[in-house]
Amino acid sequence: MIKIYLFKRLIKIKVNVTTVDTKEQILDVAEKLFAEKGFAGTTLRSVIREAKVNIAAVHYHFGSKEKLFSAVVRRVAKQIIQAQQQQLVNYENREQPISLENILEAFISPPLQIISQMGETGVIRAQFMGRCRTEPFPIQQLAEQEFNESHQHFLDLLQRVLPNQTRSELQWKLDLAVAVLIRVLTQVGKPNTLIQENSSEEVEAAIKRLVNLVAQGMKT
Amino acid sequence: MIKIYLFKRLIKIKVNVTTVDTKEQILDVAEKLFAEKGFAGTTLRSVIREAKVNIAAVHYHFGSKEKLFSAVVRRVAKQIIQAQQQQLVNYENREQPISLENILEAFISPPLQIISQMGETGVIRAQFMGRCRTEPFPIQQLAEQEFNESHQHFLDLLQRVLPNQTRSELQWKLDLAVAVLIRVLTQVGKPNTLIQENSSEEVEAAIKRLVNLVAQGMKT
DNA sequence: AAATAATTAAAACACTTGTTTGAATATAAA
DNA sequence: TTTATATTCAAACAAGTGTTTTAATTATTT
Repeated sequence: MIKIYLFKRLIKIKVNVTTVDTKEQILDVAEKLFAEKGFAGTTLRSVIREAKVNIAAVHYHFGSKEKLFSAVVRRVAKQIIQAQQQQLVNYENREQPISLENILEAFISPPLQIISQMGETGVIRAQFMGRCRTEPFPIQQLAEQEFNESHQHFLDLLQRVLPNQTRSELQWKLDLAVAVLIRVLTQVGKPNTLIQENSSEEVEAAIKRLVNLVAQGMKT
Repeated sequence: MIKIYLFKRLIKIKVNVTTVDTKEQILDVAEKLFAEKGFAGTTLRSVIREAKVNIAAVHYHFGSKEKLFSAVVRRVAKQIIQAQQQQLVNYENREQPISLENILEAFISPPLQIISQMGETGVIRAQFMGRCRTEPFPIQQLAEQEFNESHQHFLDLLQRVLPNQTRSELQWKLDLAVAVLIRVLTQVGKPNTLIQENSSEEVEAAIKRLVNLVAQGMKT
């Protein structure tokens, strides 16, 4: 909030809503630090130091450290799931029926595309998603339930194109696919990994490879 | 240490060497808690409480929390790598040349077999290995370097049977294979996963499936 | 049996943790 | 402008952190 006073508080110009700024600032820094250090390894004081807000702001806006984590997860999940559903809609609006590869691409490409679209923030987001999956109980659960509904939807679609496989079989196969996806995400930018530089070409190539790789594994 | 005194300390019978017991006790409990809660989420006081030893014993025997973690990693790595090398030797002592599937089985089966061989301890060990891979820096590094030599050895072997692929390509493929393996390990016993009950039949079946799955991915 | 070394124990150290409080300040509504 | 609400702030709270110290105990060697 920036204010300009003329002749003793005559004019007030609201440039930014302070509240939203504080909340978003906390969310941004929390996402980065949770991604880097994990939930237990991140201290609220390191968050507020980097976000340049008061320590009480965290509890005022979110309630607790755990609820702050949940809030970060929700923001990330919303973005990913929305993009995944959009892709599915695109496929369903065509003539030909949706294929296994189509489903997997709708599942895999959004989190990967975020990386090239959001730049450095995207890499952080990718790492945060990886962390979510490997956090000890009960933190991991907070993340899982946020993705669960969309997850079940994808399982339903897979079931339709692979009717000979049991639900349980599809479940652990999708779970392993996620493990691969997450690993790719968390390794972005490191040497000798699938995505070594953050360019859209390399991301698109990686999507193609991953979709084919996972599709092959799913069929077997 | 149990002692029996007759006529005022005439006889002393040493039943167990206390030192080794304390050290192993700490290592066992530490492995379990690190596996469950991660490095940052595990407190030394929770370790010594469950191990029923004094807090100073940790620093006396290991030096620090980080060195305790390293000691656990070393114990696990030693067991896994030794079993992997043994399998490789078995294959190399035959007439026919070693195949891609042979290499992958030597790599994949030891950590999985530990589960059915060691029972509940094996499951803990599997989860600990999973944790190692996902720990934030610099903890993850402690684990990585312990497996690095063996890892490079396997890469050399893979290079020989897949000469058309670059080292970098093989590297990220093996890395993704490890991601899958680790996921299977950490999910052991949970519903709708590859290994739902801790039996040798199911483990052997899982090894076959995983070897084929990974081999397919490697060739592509 | 005495002397030396290894191990265990209780207590304290200095510091960090998430969370709460109550007053001060800023914003919005009347 | 006054009143009511929302937000920020500094300070404190109680509990927990890894680590160190020093003394007591136990084991080994001479």
